[in-house]
Amino acid sequence: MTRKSKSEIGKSSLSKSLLVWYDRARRDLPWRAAPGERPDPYAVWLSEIMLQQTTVAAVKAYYEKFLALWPRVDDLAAASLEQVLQAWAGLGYYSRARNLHACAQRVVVEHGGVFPPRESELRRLPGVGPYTAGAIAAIAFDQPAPVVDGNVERVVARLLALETPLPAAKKEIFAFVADILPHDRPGDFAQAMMDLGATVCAPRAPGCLICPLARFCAARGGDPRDFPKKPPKKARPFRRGAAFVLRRADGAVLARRRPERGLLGGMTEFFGSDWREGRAEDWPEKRGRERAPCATANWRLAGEIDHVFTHFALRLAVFVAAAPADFSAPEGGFWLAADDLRAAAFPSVMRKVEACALKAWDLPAPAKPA
DNA sequence: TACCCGTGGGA
DNA sequence: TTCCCAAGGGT
Repeated sequence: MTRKSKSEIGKSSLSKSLLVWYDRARRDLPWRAAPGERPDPYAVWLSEIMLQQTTVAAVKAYYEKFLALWPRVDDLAAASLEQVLQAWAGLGYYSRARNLHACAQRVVVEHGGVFPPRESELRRLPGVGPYTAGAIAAIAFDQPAPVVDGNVERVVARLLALETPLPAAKKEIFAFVADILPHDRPGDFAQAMMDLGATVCAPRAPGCLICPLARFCAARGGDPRDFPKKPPKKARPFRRGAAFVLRRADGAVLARRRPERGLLGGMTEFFGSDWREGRAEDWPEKRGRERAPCATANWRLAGEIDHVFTHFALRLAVFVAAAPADFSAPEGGFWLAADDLRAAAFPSVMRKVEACALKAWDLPAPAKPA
């Protein structure tokens, strides 16, 4: 029998304590297989993409919708990008949807519709970075891959009382996880670390009294909330703009599609001015009516909407008008029929514009999309 | 490395 | 109200 060093015993004990806790306290999630069962790699991949920088609560409904619309990766690959963007609308970070679609097609064409089990191959797929590749390899294929997300970063930073701030500390965190990884249950270990971070080792209110790793934790001597160390955040700039909702007598509204790349890439929007930096008090009248898609319409101000993006805040003046009878959609524009409004690929900011316009016309707000 | 890229909920 | 941030990836 080989002799183990003290630190090896400690690490083994840590992993065991974590898995014992997980077997008792694991979260029941729609994409999670029953204990002892291997989940569908497609389902794991789909959930992991959706969960990137997104809360479990926000993902659940979208996950169920996607799985109902496209039960297998072949189905998703056969769908149009437009359909996928429509289904993704409201979830944010739309490059994920474009990469999701491209990835499904790659899996079908280059891998025969079967997800590759190796982390190195998963990593080459669009939208699959270091975290997601490890997560799929570990959870769907039980490969001993280190899985480091925001939860794990926080848990490990506290366990080690890491003074190195993120993101510089990532290498050290990754090495630690790789070191304590139990090779018999790598999938459960990855999910256990994330569950612990989400439910016990929480950012603001860590539950140290019920934590299965408390006796291993270096941050317990002080305030665990001091970890991980993070760089100061930058101020969020403010931008101003105008949006124009032109409505035909039959209820159709004028819309256009945003460029494939960049902010809200590929999504549907109303016509509008550019969004320029300015003060909240500045009235965008000069960039308002004169930028309208139809000069002869009788535009009136319906109100303003506020929206916050990752790196700037936006206030849009919403102008509405009835389309003149002789007006046809300008280059790049199209009429969105009233019956198609609910399923359109409007991002949340455009849903706010729509709601503002409907209210101005005294029309009922649309029901929540299915 | 630093920046871009959404959204909604909780404290 | 304001701030924080949640299973990150691409460039």
